[in-house]
Amino acid sequence: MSKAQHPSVPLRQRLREVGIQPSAPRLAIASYVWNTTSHPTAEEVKEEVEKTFPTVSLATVYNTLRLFVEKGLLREVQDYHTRAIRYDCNTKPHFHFVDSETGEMLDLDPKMLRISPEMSVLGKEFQITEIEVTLHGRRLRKVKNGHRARADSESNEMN
Amino acid sequence: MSKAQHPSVPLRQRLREVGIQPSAPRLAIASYVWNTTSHPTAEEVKEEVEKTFPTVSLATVYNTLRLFVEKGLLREVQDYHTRAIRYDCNTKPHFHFVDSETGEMLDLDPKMLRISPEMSVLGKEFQITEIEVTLHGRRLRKVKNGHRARADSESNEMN
DNA sequence: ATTCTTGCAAATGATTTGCATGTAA
DNA sequence: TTACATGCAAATCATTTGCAAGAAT
Repeated sequence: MSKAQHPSVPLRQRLREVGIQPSAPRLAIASYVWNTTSHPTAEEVKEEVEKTFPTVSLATVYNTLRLFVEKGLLREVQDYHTRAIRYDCNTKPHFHFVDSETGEMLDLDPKMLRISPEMSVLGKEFQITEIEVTLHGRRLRKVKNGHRARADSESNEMN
Repeated sequence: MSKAQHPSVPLRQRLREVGIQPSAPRLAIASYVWNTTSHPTAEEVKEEVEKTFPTVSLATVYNTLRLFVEKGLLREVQDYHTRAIRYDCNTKPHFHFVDSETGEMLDLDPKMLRISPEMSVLGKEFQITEIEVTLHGRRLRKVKNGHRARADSESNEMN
């Protein structure tokens, strides 16, 4: 499982840069969110942060995540199945793939999809500020020849 | 935008075809939903249906709409801003445009967007069953007052 | 008579808010 | 000391469910 992108760039500084006081609970939340590719829900963030910070409240987690979103550090994504908000630390343009079986959400490299709005038509009628794309389906698990297939989807290959 | 596909095919029959008893409240709901392009929420459906059917309850509206979705007559779309479910009578493949100012959701002809998954890569890893695309932005050329299409074209018999 | 349908109210699940208290600048 | 941060409980919002009563078959 790939770890922190910037162990060198302190979270403290990233928060300060956008005017957020780097309190201990906030750092704990930030640290988890920026080190996972799993698009966690607030509930999931709480469960994880609780391990090192047992007193953290769900309200604080929600409020903190919302604050991060407002400051542009995080993005919200709707979980279509549970109707919950998921938080995405990847703020670069990208698309999503949702596994219909597990509900898992993966990032897709934008190069995997070529989207060309027919600007001759669309551009006259609409000014587009964001393109949101989610593919749904099943992840095919390749079985290397001769190896027993473990269905344990533990590896996030993206990032 | 295109209206109900089959003004000639009575709603009664469409419901019966999928095994739904065409009761009066259900016909009223169906009649509204299939004659608007506004992607209404359950609350909006209720407000409209109430006009001709004052006793209808919100629960029945929700349950009926869910039933229609289960039978494949309707599609659910998430309203990103209000977090509510919107109902889309257009079951053919298409994309959506959401006006950031008004929150209005419009159907986009699939021809307005060219999407080409890089199947050489994607197809090995993912089996895609659905492509969900929503563009966000502003509508430049406003058409007439596009609040709600008249839902009264219920020439389809009721009662 | 048995099986659906409906409306109401209560339950649920996700998220937000009010408030009293604690902490930091 | 004045402003923020936190936890708790209560409030909200959208949606679902339990149930009793009525209608359809």
